[in-house]
Amino acid sequence: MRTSTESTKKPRGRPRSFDTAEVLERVRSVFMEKGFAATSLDELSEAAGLNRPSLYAAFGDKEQLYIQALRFYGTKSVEALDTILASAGSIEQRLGKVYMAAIDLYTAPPTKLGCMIVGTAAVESPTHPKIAAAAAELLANIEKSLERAFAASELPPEPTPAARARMAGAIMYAIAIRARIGMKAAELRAFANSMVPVICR
Amino acid sequence: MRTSTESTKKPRGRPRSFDTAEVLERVRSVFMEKGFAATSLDELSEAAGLNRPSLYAAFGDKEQLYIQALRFYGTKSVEALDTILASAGSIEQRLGKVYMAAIDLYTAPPTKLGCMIVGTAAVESPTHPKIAAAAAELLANIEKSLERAFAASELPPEPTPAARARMAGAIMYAIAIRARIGMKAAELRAFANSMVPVICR
DNA sequence: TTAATTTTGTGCGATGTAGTACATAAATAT
DNA sequence: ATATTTATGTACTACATCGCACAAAATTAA
Repeated sequence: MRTSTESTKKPRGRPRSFDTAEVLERVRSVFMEKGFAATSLDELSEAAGLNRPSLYAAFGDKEQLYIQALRFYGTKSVEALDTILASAGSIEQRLGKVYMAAIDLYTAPPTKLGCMIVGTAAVESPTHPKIAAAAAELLANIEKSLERAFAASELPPEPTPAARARMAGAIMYAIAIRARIGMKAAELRAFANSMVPVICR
Repeated sequence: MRTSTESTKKPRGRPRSFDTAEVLERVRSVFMEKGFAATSLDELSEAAGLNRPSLYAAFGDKEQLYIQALRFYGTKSVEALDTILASAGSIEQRLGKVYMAAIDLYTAPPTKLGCMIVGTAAVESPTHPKIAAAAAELLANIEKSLERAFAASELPPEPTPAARARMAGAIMYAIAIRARIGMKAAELRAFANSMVPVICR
């Protein structure tokens, strides 16, 4: 019997010397600091520990590589979001935990880089439609996750879960922007805490 | 009698063939579409109608030119904001007008470019501290303008005008991000309209 | 009219960058 | 063992870009 599970297949030629997830993680880190346009393939190659031809063979050109790193980041973010929203506590408490986790991430030393989607994908959107599409899809997934949580909560039906999700998302994006521009974590936390009861009214 | 008004002084050498404000406006347009890093001096030079040496002589290097265009844009934006907030009507009505005007600007054809600060300055902030400082200052001015309007309104003292201003600013930044990523103007307007009463509660 | 001053425009050199060709290495299939 | 397949690494080409040098042009001062 022949199953199509990939993990048991032994590929034919020379095995890869790198782990895809780790490369995407390192690449993401460079893209997040400098943005898509300002990052050179030499920098990516050095950070990944692969040389350029290997990067090309494995991930395609710079735009494709960026989109894969973006999706990698976005998918992990939505998973983390789902996890926190599925934990115990009131919806206010869980939304507060989401914001605190996001702020920790956005303001992590040494440099406060905010969120990859808001902070780097948005710039390229007018000139790179594929990046715009990926970014829009990821933001939609984030808001769907929030919407599920609001729908499952005991909050009044108005505003609708979708409206609350848009609002909660907007606050998150604003936090990401302000973090990248340099606002202190304490200020961001105060702002987020003040917004939670407004969203969950 | 010798006044120090600049407008009457006749400069010594060959007169400039361009208007500073117009050059900054054209340069801003290119920067807004492509972002700081992806814009070349050749493109700026062509858009401005000046050649590179003239650009350098008048505005300095690319970063200085960008910051001047950013300040030009930011100052005009705050003025426009003040004008709308000083018009007649309730604070709800005026804030609604602010958002509608912003959305018109952010989604103007042919390409929806959002806001220059949120859409292009934020990316460069980690690598260009001067851009970060200028962006932070401009966002602070926007929120000060909003805060003045809330302070002068008849709204309840809680939340404070400063808190309302942070909230109103956050919604504006989220709109700018979503516009640049491609959200339709109608959806943005619906979102903004739903947020006005929440901010002005 | 001549000198001084500032802007303009052509063009150049040094550097960075993207993408690829080609030879080598490491694994599996037969 | 030998062939086949896939990955790696060096090196190269073509091109874009930045920043500036230098001469020509346009204006005011004397």
